[in-house]
Amino acid sequence: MATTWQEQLRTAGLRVTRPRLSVLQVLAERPHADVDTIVSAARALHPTLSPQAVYGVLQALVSSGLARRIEPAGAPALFELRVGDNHHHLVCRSCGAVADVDCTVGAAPCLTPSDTAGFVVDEAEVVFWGLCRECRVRTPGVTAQVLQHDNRGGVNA
Amino acid sequence: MATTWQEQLRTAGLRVTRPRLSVLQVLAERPHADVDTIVSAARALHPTLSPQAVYGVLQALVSSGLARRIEPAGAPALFELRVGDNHHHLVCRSCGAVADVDCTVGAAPCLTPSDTAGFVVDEAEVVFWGLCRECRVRTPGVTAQVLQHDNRGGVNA
DNA sequence: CCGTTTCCTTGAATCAGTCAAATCACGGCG
DNA sequence: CGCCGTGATTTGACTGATTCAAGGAAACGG
Repeated sequence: MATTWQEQLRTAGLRVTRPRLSVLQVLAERPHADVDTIVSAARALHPTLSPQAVYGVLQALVSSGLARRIEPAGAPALFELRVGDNHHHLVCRSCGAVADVDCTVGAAPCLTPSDTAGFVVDEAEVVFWGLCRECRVRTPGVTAQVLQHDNRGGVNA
Repeated sequence: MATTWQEQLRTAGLRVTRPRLSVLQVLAERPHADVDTIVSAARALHPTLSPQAVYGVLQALVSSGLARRIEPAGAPALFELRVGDNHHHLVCRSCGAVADVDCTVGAAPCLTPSDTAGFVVDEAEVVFWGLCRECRVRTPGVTAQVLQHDNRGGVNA
């Protein structure tokens, strides 16, 4: 990372504070962390940090483009520092683990819908649902069960 | 609709009750309704209907495959009766309006990620974010503002 | 080093959704 | 046609994630 967190914050017009640096550090170590995780981990760096402070910091980071908020259905929000590089996410239905997926295709046909119903689209968000390797190994029979509760059928496309 | 709601419920192994028929009716008239909307509208058909009953009904419908639950980030869950036909959604950042998008492409390259990080993927969910026609007309300057708060950049693909 | 502005803390409130116990009614059986 | 058992609904309380508001503290320009 050529630029430091300090520089990034200043460039974004934000003051450099201990809570913000702590949160940034945590997010750098753990991409896709939820608020709870961030609070716990950041307290190692700043023991008096309050959850509300973390919410405030995250909102500031997201608003200024330093962080991105993702909200998998049925789970608390997650935050990541990878921004502006067009990537999507794999989410495990069983444990909630999240992995990044680079979008290899420049102009994906499915992502520029023919009929936009009068909408002006500025972003296409893709979430891949499945089971991570650990969960598949741990509970081999889970697939059918899990699928039953969510949308059935194969991969939508 | 060749089959009646009664038949669909019985086929799914569910009892035919007034709350369920009311909710189905409402969903048929208003695709993409949230729980609040469903409760209000369904009370016209069944005045003593409780919110918890609606939650129960919706859970039963989703579990049995008669309805689908969608959860746009930052909004309460929405429900629809279109199931099993691989379609996605357009969501208005301003008013939350939702429209269906048929997925015209059979095998979309972006939807079978090359590197699945060990995940077994069973569904690809796509959400197109933008502004609906009404919101664009109503508040022509909103686009920039709105985008500032969410992920910036052009259409991810 | 001081003042202004922004940020963090503390405490309370909101909202969506869930849990649990008791009542009610669908629909099979006699 | 009416009874019974299972499953559904009602009522009420509760959790968990997130937000709001007021006062105090800290950043940073001068």
